[in-house]
Parts: sequence; C-alpha cells; structure tokens
Amino acid sequence: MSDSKSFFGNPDPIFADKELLRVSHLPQGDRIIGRDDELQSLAKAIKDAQRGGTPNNVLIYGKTGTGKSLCSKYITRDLADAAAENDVKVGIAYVDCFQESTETQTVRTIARSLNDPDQTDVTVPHSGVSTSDYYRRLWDILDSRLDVGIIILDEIDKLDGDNVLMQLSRAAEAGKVNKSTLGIIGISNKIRYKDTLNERVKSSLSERDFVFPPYDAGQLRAILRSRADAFREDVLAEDVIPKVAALAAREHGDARKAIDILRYAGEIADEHGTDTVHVEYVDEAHEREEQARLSELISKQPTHSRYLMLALALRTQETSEETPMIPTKQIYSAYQIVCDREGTEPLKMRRVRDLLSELAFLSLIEQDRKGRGKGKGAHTVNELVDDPELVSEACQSTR
DNA sequence: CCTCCACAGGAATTTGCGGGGT
DNA sequence: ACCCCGCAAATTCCTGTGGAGG
Repeated sequence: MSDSKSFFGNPDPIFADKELLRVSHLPQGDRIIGRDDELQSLAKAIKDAQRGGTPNNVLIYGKTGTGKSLCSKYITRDLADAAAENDVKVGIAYVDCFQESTETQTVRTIARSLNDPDQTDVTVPHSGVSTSDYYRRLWDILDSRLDVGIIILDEIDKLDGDNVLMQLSRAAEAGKVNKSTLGIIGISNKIRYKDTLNERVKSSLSERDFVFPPYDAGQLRAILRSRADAFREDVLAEDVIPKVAALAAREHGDARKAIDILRYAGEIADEHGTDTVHVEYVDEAHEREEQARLSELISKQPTHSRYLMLALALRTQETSEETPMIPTKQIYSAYQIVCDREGTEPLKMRRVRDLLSELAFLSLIEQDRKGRGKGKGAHTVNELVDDPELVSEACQSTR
C-alpha cells in the first residue's frame, strides 16, 4: 500500500468480479445448479400466465439457502420476459414477510412494487390510509396496467394472520379485479406451515406444492465452482472449494452460507496481502460469516431491542456463573443504564417484556420461568444464545 | 400437595406519525 | 389550513400463575 501512488490504482489481486459472490446476484439460467427439476415444475405451474391466463398458486418448502427465492425470482422474471413477447404484461411483487409481517405492510409493499406512477394515476403512500384503501389501490393498479400479477411471499410463515392470503386468493372471484388476474408463490421454511391455514386458504393457495431438498456437498461444490469466475485465475488453492462445500453441507446444505464463506475467504487473503486463497483461511472465514450473520440480525432490530441485547450481554459478562441466567428485572436495570448513557428515555417494564419475548422468538435469547420459593413469586430468566462478546460487538457497531 | 407473591402477560387506552378529505 | 383517520408503538391497569419451600 505504502509504495503505491494511488490508493485505488492497483488491480484487485484476488477478485475479478466480486458481484458474482453476492447472494442477491441472480445468475443466468445455466448457472442455477441442481434445481433443474424444480425450475421445470415451477415453470409448468405458472405457464398459463404467459398468455394472460391465471397461473397456479404455488407453495414452496425448504430450508434456508436451498434456492427457493432464487428459483422463484428467476422463473418469474423469465416468465415476464416471455409474456412480454406476446404483449402480455406481467408484474412481479416480491415481499419479504419477515420484514413486512402485518397485513397492512404486506399489501402496501405489493401495491408499491406493482405500481408505476407514470402509467397509473394511483399513488401508494407510505402511511396515512387504511388497510382497505391499500387493497383498493392494489386492485386499481392491477386492472389499469397489468394483465397478470405474480406475488412472491417469502417467509410466508412469518405473516401474522391469513387475512392477506384470503383477500389475495379470492380477489378475482369476488370481482375485485376484472381485466387482470393474479398468482401467488408462497415460500416457507416450515413444512408444517400448511396445517396452520384455514381450509379455504389452504386449498386455494396450495394448488401446487414443491419441496426443495438441501444441497449435498457435490452440488455445493458445483455451485461454488460456477461462481469461481469471481476470482482471478489460479488464486483459489486446490482444496478451498471442497472444504467450504463440506462445511456448508454439514449445516443443512445452505448455499447462501457457502457463498458467503467463500467470499470471506477471499477477503481474508486480500487482507493478508497474498495472491492465493489458502485452505487455512476457510475456518476463519466461517467464523466471520457467523459474526456477520449475527450482526445482520441484530442491526435489523429496533433501537430499544438492541439496547436490551447489549444490557443482557453486559450483565452476562459481569457474572461469573458458567451459564448465566439473568432475571428480567436485572436486565431492566442494566438497560436503564444503557439508555442513560445513550441519552434516551427508557421504555417501561411492560414494553420491555414484550420486546424480550420477541427476541426469544427470533432465537437471539432463550427464556425460562423459575420460581423463587414460597412468598417470593415467580419470574423469567433470560440467557443469550450467542457469545456475549460477539453480541455486544454487534450492538455497538450499529449506530 | 398446598401456599404465597413477584412477576407475567392480557386488555384497554393513549401517543405519535403520516396522510387523506374538505 | 384545518380536522380527522388508521395504524403501530408504548403505557396504564390489572388479574392470573409458576414452582420452590413449607
């Protein structure tokens, strides 16, 4: 670094095209590995939309990183292109139900992504209108600029209530839309998800069901190799890809994880200033991936939930017990100190309890109820799932 | 197996925000 | 410019209960 004239002038010694290692990167058709059957079936299920007909509604199951979202996005985009050649307008809405979990948020996101203010005179405000108003606008948008709307609901099991699904699935028959039609692709991690739905929604939503199996080590290797173009020639040591694939295969065949680890391995090599990605870097890359995943999750939490995580982490580090179980009240006092330091008014106890149980739902913490004996009442104790050091680091880095 | 109470958590209510309608 | 709506977040009020010690 020090002897170079420009900070940016040097060619990257490791990466040729790092974009290929971004998980959001949508590969070309021949780059999706080991999902040929699934893509075929999906295509078959929604092919009617190509000529303006109604596609089948689809439910896809499978663990994280098995290519559910990738295949859905790819196949719908392909469909939209093919339809455009027949002068059929297909709109695609992708909703991450983890982030947009309420009915209002979901409908709003769908309406927003299908809308094009230049072509419709409908606006979709961020807030300020009722849920039914969002629906009304969505139907307007569908009728005025599209022939078919395809809605991908990712992590559909995180939706609260099935009202949205009711409304969407009966839109056509209830006469909400006339000129257009719509299809739903639901994606879920839980195979049992279907059982939690009421009959009406169940039969309409799962006209076709698919299960995406985890990738095996061989497929993971193929996936990684297909993205090896991201690296310069000959920088990857012999055993790197097999080792990364083996690590990811052990953790339920998560391709996303595999790709992330590979990218981190490259970054580590870069930091070491070498032009070879050695196998030895893979373990460190694996650690880095776990830390990053934790930071991701924590940074998405609301401010006060992060303060609570920090409070719990600090309190955990203070105690000498091997498995520190911290009562809610103790977290609360630590939390008040954190708030004080940040110059924020602390939330009340009741709200904190709710936030803590949300954190438990996300598996960031674990809760357990304990009694303290006659005349002493009962209370819940909280425990961090991850290393307190890592957690507090993740909390501090988000500002 | 019963007891006892601090805390858990349900329900009702308020607050704050970002918009419509007029 | 004004008032009013619907929603989510937060607060207030309150009853119910988990479970160790007796």
